[in-house]
Amino acid sequence: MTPLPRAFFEDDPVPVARALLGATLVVSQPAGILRARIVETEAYRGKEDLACHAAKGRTARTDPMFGPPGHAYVYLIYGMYELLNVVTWPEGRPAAVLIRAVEPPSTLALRTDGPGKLTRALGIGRALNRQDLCAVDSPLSLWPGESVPDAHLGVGPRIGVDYAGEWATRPWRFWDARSKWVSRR
DNA sequence: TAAGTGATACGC
DNA sequence: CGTATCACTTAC
Repeated sequence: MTPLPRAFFEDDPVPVARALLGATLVVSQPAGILRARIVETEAYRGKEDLACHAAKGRTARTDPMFGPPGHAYVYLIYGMYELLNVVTWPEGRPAAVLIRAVEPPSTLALRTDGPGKLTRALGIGRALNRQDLCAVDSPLSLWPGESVPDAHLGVGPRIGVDYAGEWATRPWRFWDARSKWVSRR
């Protein structure tokens, strides 16, 4: 078994966001290893997409999105929450997939039904910004899982990006309709 | 429904 | 420099 290969992330962020549903996020902490199944994602697609941070251009914050695919883009929002993204599209072409919700490891009572909650629960922070997610020995990696069939796929507009005008209506949010861990709102 | 929280980006 | 804004969450 190997992590999802770099080629998986070189694609358009929209199909990658769809395909990431069901994949396993693996967090290797000093304390131990946590595995969580991804159940909700959102695609942020290039400089034209006004909801995408890359619309601001290449800055210190957005730089990871311009880098090689299969790496983490983690940033602080509202002074309190760290959000985890996976960089997609080839180097030089900015795009990312936001991980919005995961199913927590069944043995642990964790709240992972929101992008800020899951990073807090799993101990993911800015220290992991730019981390390669395709390496076997990475502290953070993505592995194949049981995918979500079309019959159980939820699709809708992205959350919290009303400022982006028409771009806010794009159906670039995906979720597993069977999961109780999808974020509310 | 609104406040909390601090890095970021941009204007002066 | 100052300050508006923000891919969220939780408690009124």
